[in-house]
Amino acid sequence: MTGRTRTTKGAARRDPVKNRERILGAALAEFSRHGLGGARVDRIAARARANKRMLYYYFGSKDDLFLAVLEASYAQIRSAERALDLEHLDPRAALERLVEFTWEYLLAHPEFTALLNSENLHKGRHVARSRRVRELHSPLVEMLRGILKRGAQRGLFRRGVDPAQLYISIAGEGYFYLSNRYTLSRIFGRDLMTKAALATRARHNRRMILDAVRR
Amino acid sequence: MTGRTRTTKGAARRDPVKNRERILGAALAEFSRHGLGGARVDRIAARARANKRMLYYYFGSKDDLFLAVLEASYAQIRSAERALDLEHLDPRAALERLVEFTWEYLLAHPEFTALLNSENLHKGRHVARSRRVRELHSPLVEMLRGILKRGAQRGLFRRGVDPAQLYISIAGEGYFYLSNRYTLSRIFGRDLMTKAALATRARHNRRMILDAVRR
Amino acid sequence: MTGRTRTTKGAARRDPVKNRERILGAALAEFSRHGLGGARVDRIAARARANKRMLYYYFGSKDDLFLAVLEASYAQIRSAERALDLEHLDPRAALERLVEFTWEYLLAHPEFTALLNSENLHKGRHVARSRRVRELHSPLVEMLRGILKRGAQRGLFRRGVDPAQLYISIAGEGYFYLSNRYTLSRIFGRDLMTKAALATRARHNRRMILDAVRR
Amino acid sequence: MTGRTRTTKGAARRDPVKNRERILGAALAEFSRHGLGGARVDRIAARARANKRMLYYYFGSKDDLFLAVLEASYAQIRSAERALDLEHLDPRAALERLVEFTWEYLLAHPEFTALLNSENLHKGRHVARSRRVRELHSPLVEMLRGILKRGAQRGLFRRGVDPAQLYISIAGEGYFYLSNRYTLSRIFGRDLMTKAALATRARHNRRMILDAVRR
DNA sequence: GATGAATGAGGGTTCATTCAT
DNA sequence: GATGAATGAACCCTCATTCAT
Repeated sequence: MTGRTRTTKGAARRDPVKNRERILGAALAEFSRHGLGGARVDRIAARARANKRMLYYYFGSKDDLFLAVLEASYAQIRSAERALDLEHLDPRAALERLVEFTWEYLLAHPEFTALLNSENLHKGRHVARSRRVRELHSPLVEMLRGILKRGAQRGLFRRGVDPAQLYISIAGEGYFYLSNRYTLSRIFGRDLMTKAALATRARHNRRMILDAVRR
Repeated sequence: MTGRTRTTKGAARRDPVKNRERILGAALAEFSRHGLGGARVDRIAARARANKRMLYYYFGSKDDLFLAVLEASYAQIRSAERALDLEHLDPRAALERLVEFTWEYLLAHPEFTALLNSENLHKGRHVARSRRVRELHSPLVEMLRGILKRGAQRGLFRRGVDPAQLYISIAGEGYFYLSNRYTLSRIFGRDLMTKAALATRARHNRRMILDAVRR
Repeated sequence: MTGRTRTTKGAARRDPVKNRERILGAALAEFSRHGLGGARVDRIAARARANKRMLYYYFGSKDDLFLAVLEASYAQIRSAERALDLEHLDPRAALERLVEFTWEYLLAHPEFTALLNSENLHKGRHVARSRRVRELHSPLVEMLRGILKRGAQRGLFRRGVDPAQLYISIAGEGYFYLSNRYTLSRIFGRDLMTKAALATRARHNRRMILDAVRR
Repeated sequence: MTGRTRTTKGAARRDPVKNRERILGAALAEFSRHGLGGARVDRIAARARANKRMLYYYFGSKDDLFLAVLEASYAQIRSAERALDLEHLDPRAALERLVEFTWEYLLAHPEFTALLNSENLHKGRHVARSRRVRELHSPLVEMLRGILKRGAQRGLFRRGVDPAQLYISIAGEGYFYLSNRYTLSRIFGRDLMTKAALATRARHNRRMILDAVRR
C-alpha cells in the first residue's frame, strides 16, 4: 500500500483540466473529420480516453461541446493573428506577410475550415449564442486598415480600398482552394495539394492581393 | 389513352421519371440543409411524397443518392455555364460577365455550396467514384483562356495569367463570402446578406478580378 | 423483322413449364443454403432469371414455394429409392446396398438434409398440410422388411428386427455425420469430409447395420 | 447495505450478470425456435425484459449473440457429460448408460439440436471463430475409449472399435430420430414422440450400440 | 403469362443521453 | 469527479408482397 489509493488506467485521472482538454481535442478531431451530424459522441470519448459521462459533465451536450470546440478554434487563430508583427514592415511586405500567414494557417489547420463549414451548414446557430465568438473579431482587419493607410500615404497603394472586403478576399483565395481540395482535384484531374501546386497557388494569391491595391 | 381517372394519393403514381426526379429534388434539399451525416432518409421520402423503399429502388443507398444529387448539381451548373455567350463581348466585358455569373449562381444556389462542402468533408469519396463528375469539367476555364488571350492580344490584359488559377479566384471570391455568411456576419457584427452588402461585394469581386489581369 | 415479334432476353420466355422449373430449382438452392427464414425471394427470382411476380403467380407465397420444393425433393429421393433393385441380391448384399445407397444419397444431396432441418425447425408445418408428402412414404421400409424376412428365413439374420427402426438407424448413421459436418469437424479438429474420412465412415455404417441384424 | 427499495420495472435493474444471463436465455429460446435467420432481436429483448440496446451492449451483434448461445449450450452439455460417472460400472452397463444419457439429453434439450442445425446450415461459421468451442471437445470419446478397452480386456467386446465413430453413431441414433421428429412422424403416419414410441426407440438404440461391440 | 413500380411493416443496429452508484 | 449500465427513439435498409399495365 503506497500513498496512492486509486489505480489510474493510462489517462491522467483526477486531473480535471487535462481531462477537459483531452475531450476538447478529441472533439475537434471528430467534428472536423465527420461534421456535426456525422460526429459520434462515443468516438470522442474513446479518443479522449474518457468516460462518455464526463463529456456531459464538462460540456452539457453534443451541441455545447461543438460550440466549445468552435470557440477554442477561433481563440487559437485570433491568438496567432495577434502574434503577427507587421508594423515595422513596409506596407507591401506587410501585406504579403498577411496573405502568406492566412494561407499557411488554413493549410496547417484544415480542421478550422471543416468546423466553419459545419457551423455555416447549421446557419451559424452555435456562434449565434456565443458572446465569446462575437468578441473574438479578427485583428487582421484593423491591421489591414493600417497597412492600407500607410501604403496610400506613401503613394504605394490606391486609396479607397475597404479593409474588410480585402480581408474576405485574402481569406477567400485560400479558403476555396483548400476547403474544396478534393472536388477541385477531381475536376481538374490533378492533385492540387502537391508541394508544387501549393507553391503556385501561394504565389498567385500574393499577386492577386497586391494587384488589388495597386495604383 | 383517354382522360381516365387515376387513383393517386398525392404523388403522381406510376410515373417513374417524375417520381425519381421528385426524390432527387427532395434529396438535394435535405442534403444541402443538413449535410450528408445529418440528412435523414425518412425526411427525403416524406418530402418527395414517396415511399421510403422507392428511394432504394431508384438509387441503391443514401450514399449513392448523395452522389446522384451531386452529379445532377454539377450537370446543372455546367449547363448554365455553357449557356454563357461571351465570344461576342469585348474581353473586359466578357470577364465581368463571367465574374457576375459565378457570383450570381452561387448566390442563387446555396445548396450547391453546401453540397460541395459536404463532399469535401468526406474527402471527395463520392466524386472519386463518379466518372460523370470527372467528365463534367467546367467550360469556364476554356472560356477564360480565350478571353485572356483576346485581351492580351489587344493589349488590354497582361500576358501569362493562368486561367485555371484565375477561375479558382473568381469562384473563391464569392464562395468564401457566401458559404461563410453566418459566421462572417456574426464576427463582423453585421448582416452580409442585405441587398446593399451583396451589391458592394459584387462590385468588389469584379474589381478584384479585373485588377488581376491589368497590365 | 422476323416472325418473332417479342424479344426474349436470355431466359426461355413464354415457356411456362421451364420457367416454373427454373424457379423451383433456384428456390431449392436458396432454401437449402439459407433456410426458410434466411431465404430471400429476390435472390430466388434473380437466380431463376425470372420476374419476382412470376414466383407468386406460380406458387402463391414463399411458404407455398418452400412446400413445393420439399415435395419435389421427397419425390426425387423416393424415385431414386424405387430404382433400387434389391430382390435378386442375397439378403446381406441387399442390406449393404441399401445402406450404401442411403449414405451416398445424403452425401450427394446436402440440400435435402438442409431442407429437412428447416422443415423440422418449423415443426413440420408445411408437410403437415401436404397430402403428397404423406403419400410419398419411403419404399425402403418395405424393402427392408422383405430383406429381413429372407435373411431370417435363411438363418442369416436374427428374427424380430423392426424394419422401421432399422430404417431410421440406417438414415441416422449418415444424417448426423453429414448434417453436422461443420460443427463435428470443428470439435474433432479434423475435416470429416475428406475422401478417406468418408470412406471410413461408410465402412463403419455398413458394419453397424449388419451387426444389428446378426444372429 | 440495508433493505433499501429499488425502483425496478419488472426486470432486475443494475444487475449486469443477471441481465446478461436473461438475454442469453431468451436468445437460446428464440434461436432454437426460429433459427438464426428467423430469430428476431426484438423478440429476444422482449422475452428478456431488456432494452434492445443492452443486447448489443453485451454481445455486439446478432451473430455474436448466436455464438454466445452456442458456446453456452456446448458448455452445458459438456458439463453434463463430465458429470457421468462410468468408471465403476461394468463395461456393458457403462456403455448402456452412455447411450441412455445421450438419448435423454437430446430428448430433454431440443434447443441444442436446433442450434446445431442452424450452425451447420451456416457452414459452422460461428464455431469456426470460437476458440472456446474448439476446446470444448466431448469427454465422451475418451470415456468410450476406456469402456471399450476394459470391455475388450475382459473379453466382452470385440477389439478395434473406433471410439470416435461409435460416439457419432450413438449420437446419430438419437439425433436423426429426434431432430426429424415432425417429418418422420408425418411420413410414418404416426406420432414418434409418444411415451411408448420413445421407449421403443431408446431400447432399439441400446441394442444397436451393444450389438456393434459384440464379439 | 409477364413485367417494372410501388408498398408498409419491420429488419438489425446505433444514436445522444441519463441513471444509479 | 468519475464510472458502467441502461434507455427509447431513430437510424438506414430490406422484407415479402401486390398494384397497374
